[in-house]
Amino acid sequence: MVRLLLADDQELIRSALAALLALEADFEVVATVGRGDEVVAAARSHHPDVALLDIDMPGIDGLAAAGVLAQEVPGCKALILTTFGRPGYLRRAMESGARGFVVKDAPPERLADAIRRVAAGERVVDPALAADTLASGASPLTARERDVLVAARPGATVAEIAARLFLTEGTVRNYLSAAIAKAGARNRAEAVRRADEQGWL
Amino acid sequence: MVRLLLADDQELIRSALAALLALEADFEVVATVGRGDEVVAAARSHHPDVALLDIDMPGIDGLAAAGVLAQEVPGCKALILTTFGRPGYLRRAMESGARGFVVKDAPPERLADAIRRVAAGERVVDPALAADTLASGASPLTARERDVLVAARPGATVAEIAARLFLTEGTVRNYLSAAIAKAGARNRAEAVRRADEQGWL
DNA sequence: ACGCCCGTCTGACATTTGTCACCGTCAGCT
DNA sequence: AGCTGACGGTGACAAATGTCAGACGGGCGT
Repeated sequence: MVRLLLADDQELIRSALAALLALEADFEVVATVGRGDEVVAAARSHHPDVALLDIDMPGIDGLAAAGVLAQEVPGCKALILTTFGRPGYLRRAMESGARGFVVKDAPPERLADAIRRVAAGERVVDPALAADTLASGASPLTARERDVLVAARPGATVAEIAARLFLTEGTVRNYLSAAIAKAGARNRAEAVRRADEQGWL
Repeated sequence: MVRLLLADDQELIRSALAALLALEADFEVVATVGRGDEVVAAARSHHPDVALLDIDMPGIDGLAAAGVLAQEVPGCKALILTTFGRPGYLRRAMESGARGFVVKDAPPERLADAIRRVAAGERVVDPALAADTLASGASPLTARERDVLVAARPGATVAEIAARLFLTEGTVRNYLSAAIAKAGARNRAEAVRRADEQGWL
């Protein structure tokens, strides 16, 4: 019997996944949470074998939760379950100690299979996504370039970014320029989009 | 017994929702599809009472599918089920003939309740979202302004937008300027984000 | 200890973008 | 007929954005 923890911010999806997984005779959902920062506490009290973590969650995201989980509750293996199969996400997931990575448009048997493998100690990733990730390499952005892109994301002006990061406008422009070049884009908006799609932010 | 059609592009979510709804004794899932342009055909062959439609789908989106469904298969009532409760989405949903609107972070009982009400001929919307929608009013953008914003979305330059829409650069700048003003933004990127959040695009 | 690369930071310069005033056409409304 | 508003366009100007050369300091190899 595999004991499961479900973490997803959308209550309907959480319940629906619980219903789906309950159809498998060897699965038991022992806890469900809607925030990343509730994962560890729930894992401590209910002793799940596998934690199914969505990435998009309030509090801390699923990738960060996987990292904390690996440190604090090593008996519980993290399996990332997400909408977007972005190379950077998979990379960060594996680096932070997750044991598997499944995208939400996979067929349900694949999820069940992944859970059983992870519970048995294996690591599980979509081969196609793994290939993409290896091919695309790690993020080429420096820490500062990443900061500036993140701050630019909502459509902020250079002055606003500079104020938020305590930098000169000239410096901000320079980082943006570097980030634009590295993303292969021709302006700020495209750079933000590209970096986001790669999971670099 | 309420006969249901499920349309969502993510297979795992589709299966999970089917499992969840199957728990209710008076529901029967008679068909599931992963593309908007398969909805009508499935509705014709399986005669569902209610069609649960996600908005984000390949082919045509759920809102357009609801419109076609209302025309072609009037016996099947459309219920929009989506991640984002954007005012413009709700407005378009109701205008295109959908009978209900539920967001994906609602509790599962609310979905079941909504389905039963829609099946019974009622209209169902989240009161808070309905208030937002009425307060925000319809989109202030003209058709052309909307086109230009959509073309600008991926981070295109003025020249690229002009080429795609067969317009002069000056004209594109004029429309962008007007759209920026109407969105209450201070640059293109922010205008795109704002308009997107409102469901104007 | 020495150069060397890399990341951080900055100001100067060219280009792009956003704003404004204005012209003409067309369709719908009164 | 006259008015209004959407559409397409031009030209000019100010402001924001993107590019470049370069300064400074920390780590790394030899």
